[in-house]
Amino acid sequence: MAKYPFSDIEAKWQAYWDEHQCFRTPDEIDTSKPKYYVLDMFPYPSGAGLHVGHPEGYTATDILARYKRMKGFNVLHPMGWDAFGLPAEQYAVKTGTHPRETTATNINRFREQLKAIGFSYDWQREVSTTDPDYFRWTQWIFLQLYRKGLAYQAEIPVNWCPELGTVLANEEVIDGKSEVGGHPVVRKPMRQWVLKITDYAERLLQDLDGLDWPDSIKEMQRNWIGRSEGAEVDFAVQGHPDKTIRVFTTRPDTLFGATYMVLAPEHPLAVDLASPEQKDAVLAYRESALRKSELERTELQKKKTGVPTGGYAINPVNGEAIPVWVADYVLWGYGTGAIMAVPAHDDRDFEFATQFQLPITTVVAPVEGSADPGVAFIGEGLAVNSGLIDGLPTAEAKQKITEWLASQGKGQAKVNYKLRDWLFSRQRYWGEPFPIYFVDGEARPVPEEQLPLTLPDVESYKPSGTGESPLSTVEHWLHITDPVTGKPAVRETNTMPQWAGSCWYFLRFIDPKNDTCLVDPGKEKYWMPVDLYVGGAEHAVLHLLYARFWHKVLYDIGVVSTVEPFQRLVNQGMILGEIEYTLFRDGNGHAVSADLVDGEGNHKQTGMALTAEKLTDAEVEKRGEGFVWKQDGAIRIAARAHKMSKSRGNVINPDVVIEQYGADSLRLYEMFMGPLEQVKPWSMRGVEGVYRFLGRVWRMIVDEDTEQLVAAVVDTEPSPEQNKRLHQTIRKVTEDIEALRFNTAISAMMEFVNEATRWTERPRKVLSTFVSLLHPFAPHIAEELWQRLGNDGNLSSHPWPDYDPACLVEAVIKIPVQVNGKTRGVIETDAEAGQEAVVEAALSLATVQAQLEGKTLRKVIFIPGKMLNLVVG
RNA sequence: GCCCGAGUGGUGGAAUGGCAGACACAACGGACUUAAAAUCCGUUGACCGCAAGGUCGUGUGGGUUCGAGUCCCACCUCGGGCACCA
Repeated sequence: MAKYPFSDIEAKWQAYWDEHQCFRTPDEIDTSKPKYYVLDMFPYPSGAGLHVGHPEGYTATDILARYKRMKGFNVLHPMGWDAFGLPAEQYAVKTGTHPRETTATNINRFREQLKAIGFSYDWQREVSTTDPDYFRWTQWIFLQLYRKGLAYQAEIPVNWCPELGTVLANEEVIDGKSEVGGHPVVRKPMRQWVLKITDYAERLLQDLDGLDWPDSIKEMQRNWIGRSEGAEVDFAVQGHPDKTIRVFTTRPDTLFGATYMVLAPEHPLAVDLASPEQKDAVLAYRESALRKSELERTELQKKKTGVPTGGYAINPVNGEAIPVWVADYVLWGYGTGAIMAVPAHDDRDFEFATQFQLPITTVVAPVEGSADPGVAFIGEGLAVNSGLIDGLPTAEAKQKITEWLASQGKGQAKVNYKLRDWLFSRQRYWGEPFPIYFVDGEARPVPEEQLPLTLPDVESYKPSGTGESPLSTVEHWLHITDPVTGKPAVRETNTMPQWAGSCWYFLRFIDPKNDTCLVDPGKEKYWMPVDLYVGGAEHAVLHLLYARFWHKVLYDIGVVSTVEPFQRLVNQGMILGEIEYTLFRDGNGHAVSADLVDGEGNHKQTGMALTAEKLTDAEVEKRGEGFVWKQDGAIRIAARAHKMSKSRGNVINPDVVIEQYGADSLRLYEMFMGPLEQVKPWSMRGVEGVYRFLGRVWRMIVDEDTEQLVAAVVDTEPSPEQNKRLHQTIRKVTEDIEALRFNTAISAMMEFVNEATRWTERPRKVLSTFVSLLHPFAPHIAEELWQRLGNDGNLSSHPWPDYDPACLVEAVIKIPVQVNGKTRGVIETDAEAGQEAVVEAALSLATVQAQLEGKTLRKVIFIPGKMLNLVVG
């Protein structure tokens, strides 16, 4: 028996699409047609190849791309590589292989794998961030940032990782260890390039409102930007008439409750202010605070530390002298690096004041009731003990005191952001070189016409050890002559972070071969913004924020026409491994119930390490909320799907799935698992389910013995029932694709097939239309069946079917009859029937009559065509 | 601690405030087969009942409504993000 021959079909159509360039988006197009730019977050081509998480988003976008093409849109659906980055460099350090070679190998593998899934990318637009023709423009954008004063150098303490020999961004440090490799990280001052993203904080915040993005992502970005309104207040310093301490506060209304002040350890006034007897203590404290690694800071969060400077500041509203402390709970990087402490109304100040026995003065009272004296009252209320603002509610009190401060020249309203400038350099080899050189220590831009500035080959990829990148050891590359002055010059040896190339790649896809500008303005105007951008939620903040920042800069200099790059964003949910049932055993082999096991796999009571044993679903049974072991019902079994990881051994390789079930099954299963945005566990049995469905589709049309069309395929006109089922399916699939509800679209097609396979006569027209609906999801089998059904041309360029509402109307419908809101029966009635007729029919039902026994009909709720509810009592 | 999101059969999930559990998996029964696989047909939320039918049922407790998985309030659990940002 010739079963649905997926591997032949898939190879055949992939070759066909390639040969005929079916998915090519030409440079010159009919721009009177609507456009659809559907984009995936391009991958980092790792050595491990594709995992099943990649094709999830890619299948979703491919369905949209194929659907929109059939709908008559010009579609831009490109793919490329975010190929700079640490893994290839670490591999180079280990093996001496040039990262360029590793990257090329990995890219080829990825491209092959993606092609094997049948994605309809326009491969002629492929770009790689590592290609000099690409990063030429990354460097060009950097020069524009530099010219606008948005790129500057600063000597700042950074996360220095001795093990990796490089500096890490905050987001690459997790619990004081490097995200990659888990090596310890310490703070070390270094000269860095920094991008002034903070200049764009307000616009990055404001423009979120107009975007069709998940609320959670917008909220995360808002929190990251962290706008807060308040006031800056200047405190005079006792005994130092030339100095003031400026603080930022969001609660200027609590100024009368400031009982001490705190400076960040880095604050220059900390030492200036220190009294002779405190100076040594302050210096020692600063030293230890600066040396603390991120890890220590995190660990020490539990207990606040600090020392008094011995100096005093004057509260501008009441002239009181209050002590000034140094403590590392105040951050140098936010606001002014100094605060006024109001322990009565701030949790952190309260904790500190309690610990060091500093006075606590209440200046805000709750509007109703009284505040708990054991904690800080941080809510809004009415000002008390507060002079000119006494009795005012918080909002008014803030305003009035701020105005008063301004009139006295002692403060003003101020907005602050949590967002920090973007540390933009890395001490690595495998990244874009900065188009910058130094003459007499002065930074100079490399002339634009000399771009790209390419990476030299190096002897060794090992970090130089000093913290500088391997580039600092390449003498012939490093030393140049300044073309302007003729003086000797040295190149910048830092390289750009991986984020750089991904900040603008969506623009290059529009015009990938242009060598006079990064994107042709006409093409940009037509294609931008990206209509749908799909990718993982792990990029919720950084990539999306950085890309938005660059885009706004490019907008400001007239390179792009939209203020935002990504109009609609969808995050696909992570795919977890198969659900695992785990039985725990102690050292003696005795089973331990899962509720006695902690997160690390140790016994909660004895702390003993336990061994985990995987069980099959036949060995467990559901009891109450969880699962128990069939052999011993007292033993609870942990039932959970885990994140796929090499160490856990639960990684699913898409190649294996394609080999066993075919690319169409892989695509279909990825979409059938559940809603796109949701986290969901993989199940090989689920793959088999959709594979069987495709087999049924095949056998609905093709005879497995003869390889010819089955006899039931006829050229008769479809019956009204057949038309109804078909047009219901068209409507459902169309609406579901538009709404990205691919799982229910597939269900609808399954329902169609379940019914159609029972038809002894299957009109060719109906089957052809069905196959065109299936096409975006399972393109190979669809193209093959389309052809076998005798249709001309490739299905990819065939128009999407419209449904005919006339086929959907029903003469007789079923209406549920409820009594007091509970369904007691169903009546069949004319679709147009009025209330009277329906009630009459309902009352004739025996089940309804039984419910009405001895009761009075009080009310009738009738929704025409929907339902009937009889209210009785 | 704070901010999001989610809790529905044995499992993944479906339901514009209107018949809860579509579709699929698993399980069970049957057909085909020497047998198995594949395929096809059927049953499948729990409980009571020979049946007709009934009772209960969407994390928990309240509320709004003729009617709540869906809306409101409080709580519990899980997942994600942030975390001394003044």
